Amino acid sequence: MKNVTIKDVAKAAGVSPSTVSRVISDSHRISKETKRLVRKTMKELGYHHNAIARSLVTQRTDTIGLVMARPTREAFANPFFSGIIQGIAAVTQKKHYSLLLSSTADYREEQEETIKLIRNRRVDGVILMSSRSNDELINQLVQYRFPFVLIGRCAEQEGIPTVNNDNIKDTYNIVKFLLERGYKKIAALSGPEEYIFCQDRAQGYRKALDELADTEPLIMFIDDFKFEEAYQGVLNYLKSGQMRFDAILAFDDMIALGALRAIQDYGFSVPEDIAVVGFNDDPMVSYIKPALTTIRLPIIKMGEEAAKMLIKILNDENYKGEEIILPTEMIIRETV
Amino acid sequence: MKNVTIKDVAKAAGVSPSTVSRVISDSHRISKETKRLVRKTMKELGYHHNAIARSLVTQRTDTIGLVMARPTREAFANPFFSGIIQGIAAVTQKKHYSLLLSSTADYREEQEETIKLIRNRRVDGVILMSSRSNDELINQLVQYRFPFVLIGRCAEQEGIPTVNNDNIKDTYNIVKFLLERGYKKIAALSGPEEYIFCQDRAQGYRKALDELADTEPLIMFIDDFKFEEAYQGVLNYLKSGQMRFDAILAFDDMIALGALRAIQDYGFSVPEDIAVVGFNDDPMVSYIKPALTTIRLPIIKMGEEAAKMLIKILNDENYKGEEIILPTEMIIRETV
DNA sequence: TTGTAAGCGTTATCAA
DNA sequence: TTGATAACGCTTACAA
Repeated sequence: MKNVTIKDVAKAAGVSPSTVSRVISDSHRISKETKRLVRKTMKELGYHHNAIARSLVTQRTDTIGLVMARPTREAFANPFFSGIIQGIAAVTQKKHYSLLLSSTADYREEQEETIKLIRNRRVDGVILMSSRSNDELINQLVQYRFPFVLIGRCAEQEGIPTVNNDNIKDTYNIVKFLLERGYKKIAALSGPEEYIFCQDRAQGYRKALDELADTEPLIMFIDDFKFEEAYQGVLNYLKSGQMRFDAILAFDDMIALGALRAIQDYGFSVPEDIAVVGFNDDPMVSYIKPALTTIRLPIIKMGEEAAKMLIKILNDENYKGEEIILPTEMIIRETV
Repeated sequence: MKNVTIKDVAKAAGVSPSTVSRVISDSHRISKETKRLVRKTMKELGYHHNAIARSLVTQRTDTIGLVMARPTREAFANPFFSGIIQGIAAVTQKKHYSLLLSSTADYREEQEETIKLIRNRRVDGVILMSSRSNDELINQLVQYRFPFVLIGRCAEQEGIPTVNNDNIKDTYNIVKFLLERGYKKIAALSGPEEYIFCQDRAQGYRKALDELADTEPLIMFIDDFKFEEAYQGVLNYLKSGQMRFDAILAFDDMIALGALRAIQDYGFSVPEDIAVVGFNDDPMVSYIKPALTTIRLPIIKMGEEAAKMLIKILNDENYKGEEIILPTEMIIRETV
């Protein structure tokens, strides 16, 4: 199967290549007749345009890149990432863009990969999912004036195109809710502090306690968003008897589940003795028993908005992006 | 920031463009000195190769496409897909390939999108995840001699490059195991019959009952791999009292969970009254109570193998692909 | 070991 | 309304 090119079509139809090209782009200054003829010939010959050749001259790929700065294993274990991809994929599909996926083993690679994608002209813009601060990468992108959108928050700079939820406020609100429900001593269970959303949630937690209660904040950090880590951490904490709490706010569903199990295994019951709250609203957590109370993030929508924003930046000279903050929802189930 | 091209480097280094090109491909018939000079100049000027231009002449994109023939919503709700993507992404990353993701709303589109990806020369090969039979697409790919690998099984043709598990055997084995454990009346809970893996699992189930027991097969079909569907289906079944069973084998974890809950809500206990078994081993199912017994598929590995096979097909003239069948594992937990 | 020149399949500019 | 012709940035014979 040889490739049918625009020249082949031109020759067969007895017109010039540029005419064929114009027919493809449906130029209005071409006669109906010629159009019909050329289209017929294209069909007969089985012509399909070559995206690569077109990109070379138009200087655009109609492709956006998604770079995920986590080891794939970690990245995909958490449904957050599939949700984001789902949202992005739906929009790119609809807007006739392609999606190039790039997951890097670590940090360093994130930067390299992103820059490579850009400099090699494979994509017109990128969506970043680095939840830690990677200021240098952002700086470079800004400096190159390369179109990008960040999912999450950029710690160091203002005015970066982002899609995020208001972690500080959201956490504040759930703590407030717990206090109103009568919980006196609320602990927090956080992932690694280097994640910006962990910092933000911790801040909202502290703020709420500071303003609305008179208890000292108690934040447990664990090394990874894993069930086992959370389980061990919370269990050790309970065993040490060092401090008491009647509610625990986990910064992620998976570790909320670990905490839940630790509490139960220690002999307490949820929510009678200790309440548990998570973050994300992974589909699965509504099916466990007791069903998890959690903050639902509009994950898919975050992906959609990021893709929409990037595509708009790409096509609208005057649009430079914005900071979109999406609302979340408290899903009260059985663990409170 | 203007693009630095090979010509700019050539001019600055005082050599010809082809020399620069040769340095880039590290040709061995170029002097050490020239190489050093050219590399230095590239660095100084900040040269990066243009992948598009290179592709146009080499006729390869070093990109593979992943086409998912499900509505994105459905596709991503099931961790199966993220696992597959994870596996593929890891391999493409390592082998310096790019991954182009394309999720289509339905069937028809799957075919169109795949063909477009190919004819437009955006990718060198594709990985298909259509779990229903889409014979026409396969036929076209074969006819075009276009490199592809199928994850799943092709119902109609032999000799198609695939990665899969042996669903018939795997189901046979778990049914056998249940019978040996003393369960007398084992029901099956299947998704839509159009999915080939459902057909295969049903066949393994029937075969086992036929050879090892003297009970009639009892297969419940539901319209979708959703918790609610399974929940309602099983609950209705139990209420109708039409037929009894002491074990239920679900062809997916999510619907196993639905069945589990239905059984419990009806007032039976698991596994004392009825055993429940799932398929996949979604990370979450080990954390519910009672922890789900399930068949673990090597999902990530399936993605990896598919990517490896495709890349091998792409680079080895003599290799046409094969049918890889990966082993599964029974994970016995608390629901049996 | 290096340079010249053709060509990959398009689109875009300028004439006609 | 159409056709030449020149890019786009690279690789690769073929020469030197």
